[in-house]
Parts: sequence; C-alpha cells; structure tokens
Amino acid sequence: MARSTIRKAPEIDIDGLLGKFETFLQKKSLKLTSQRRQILEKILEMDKTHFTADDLVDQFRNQRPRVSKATVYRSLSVMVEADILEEHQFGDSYKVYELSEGRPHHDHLICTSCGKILEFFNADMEKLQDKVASSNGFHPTHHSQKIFGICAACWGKGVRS
Amino acid sequence: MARSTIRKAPEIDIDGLLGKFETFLQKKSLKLTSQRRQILEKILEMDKTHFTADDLVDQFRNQRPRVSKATVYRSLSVMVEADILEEHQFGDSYKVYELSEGRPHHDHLICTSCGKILEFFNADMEKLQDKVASSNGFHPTHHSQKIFGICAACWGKGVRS
DNA sequence: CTCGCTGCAAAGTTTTTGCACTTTA
DNA sequence: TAAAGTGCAAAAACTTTGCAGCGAG
Repeated sequence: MARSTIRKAPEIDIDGLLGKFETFLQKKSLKLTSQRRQILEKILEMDKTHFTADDLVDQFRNQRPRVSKATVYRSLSVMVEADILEEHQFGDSYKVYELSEGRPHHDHLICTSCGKILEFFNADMEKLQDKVASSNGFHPTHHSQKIFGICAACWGKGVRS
Repeated sequence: MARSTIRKAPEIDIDGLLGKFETFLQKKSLKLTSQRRQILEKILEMDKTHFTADDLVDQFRNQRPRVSKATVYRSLSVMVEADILEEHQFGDSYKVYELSEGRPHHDHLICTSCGKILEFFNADMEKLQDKVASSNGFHPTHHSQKIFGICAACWGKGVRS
C-alpha cells in the first residue's frame, strides 16, 4: 500500500528564498524593500509550519520602526503570488499561510480538539482527484483537501468530539 | 472504474424538513418561530443548491415585517446544528450553505472562472481518506475536499486560468 | 408566565484602501 | 527621480452581540 507521509519542514535557506523572491519581484517591476525582507525573516524565525497574518503582525509589535499591519497583509499577497507562500482557509474565519518553498504539495489533517495540523501526501489520492475532475469536464488547477478529526493524542485523552 | 456522479437535488419536502427541525428544537428546548419557518421556506423557494447568508437576507429585503439579518445568521447556525444545512467555506470570505437533508455526502468541483460548483461523490476517494486519516492516528469526523479548475464551458471559451 | 427569540444598531474580526510621505531601483 | 511601497487610520465585508421588548410552549 502506498504510504501517506508526514514530513518535517526541511531546514530552510533564507538566501534561496530571497533569491526566488527577488527574481519574481524584478520580473514584475516590484521592489525588495526592507520590510519585505524583515517579514520573510520573521516567517523563518517563527518556525511555525502554519501561521496567520496576525501571528506575523505580533512579531513586529515591540519593534521600531514597526512594520505595519497593512504592509504585512500586502506582503503576504505578494509572497503568495511569488509562490513563496501557500494560503489556506481552514475551518476558521482567518487565512493560514505556510512556506511553499522546497515543500512538495500536500494536504491536511486537522484535529478539531487541539487544532493540531498534520500534513500528508498520497499519490493515489492525487490521481483520483485528477480523474474525478476530468471525468466531469474540469481542467483542475489546484485543490484543497482537509480531513477533520480527533488526533491520536486527544483521542488518548478521551476526547471524542 | 468507479464513476463519479453529479446529482440534481431531489425534490425537497418542506414538511419532512420542518419535522426534523422541530424534533431537534424540542430536544434542545428551542422554539420553532415564524421567522425560522419563513427562512426554511425561502431556502426552498430560492432553489439554489448553494447560497449565502446574504442571499437569504436579500429574500426578506422587500417584505414586512422583515426578518432581520441577525435572525438569518442566528437561524443558519441553528440549522447547521440541526443537520438541516451544511456549511462550507469555499475560497472566499463568506460562508456557503446547502441543504443536507436527503443528500448524501459529496465534495465539490469549483470553476475559478465562472464560479460554477459541481458536486461529486467517489467511493474510492472516501475510502482512501479514511485510510490516510487512520494511518496517521486520526479518527476522522468529516472532511472537505475542493478541486478548483476551469469548467468545460469556460475552457471551451478559451479561458485557461 | 417563563425563557427563548427578535430587531436594531453597535461592535467584532479579519482584510483592504486612500493618502501623504518615503524608499528602491 | 519616477514608480512602487509604507504607515496610519478609516473603511469594507462578513458576522456576532447587547439589550429591551415580543412570543412560543
């Protein structure tokens, strides 16, 4: 049976990311500002596989000159376009981001008790998705698959919902 | 090969729905108010497989006494709890609802060009999802799978993104 | 007659925008 | 130095809530 896998984010190289970002920005006649660089650094420093815009705003709360909320939001959009970040909408009202750099496509298992997010990749599932799309006349561009449930740890503690 | 299917919503029976709703409300010591009844009626009248809270608010715009926005939102929550409606968060910032009554579980294909939503069900996919969850120690409760792409019609018009 | 429900407007959350000023290329 | 970016505060978009009166059981 094809094994589903959980991976740890590989150690990430800021220079590689910056290079990729710069290439994108140049192509679009956009600029690599100090703020954009700082945001990228904070994303790596935080070392969270998934974070929100607000997590990032928090990082700058006690810093001056502070990077503003508006800039954080604007930069996140640019980074998503640059394929530096992936944007997800899990159950909640806010968006969740993760680095896409060096990380193959994957989907998510979300624990509805503790909020833990596990990543998985299953090749059979990917094939099946393409099959479903094309048999309905769709030309798939991307997908989002989330499986909600109770993780092993919570289940062990007796949580059942 | 297991065929994926697209279904039309079956003709829906208001009395059945109301009955189910009442049973739920009684169990929870909640009340079947005229507004809740009207909202359920409008949902059926609209005859949309997927609708938003705002679609529903619109239905009451030219009616008096008007059913308020707050009541619409509050009722949608109750109906989700009662398993009368399913709530989805597709790519956008607002929630999308659909009747769950009499409709087996299914997932969605979403056209990023025209917004069309197709439903599908694929038994192999469901099995695979359970397998992935349990092999990661998860006890799955539900899932959300969305495949984004260009539908046949848009593709025919030359849309490629 | 007691809770739960309603309408309204106000407040909450997350994200976006207008504008004068600053910075990158 | 021109075009793009920034900070700030205000606005937008969607949803929730406080409260005083209303209505279902």
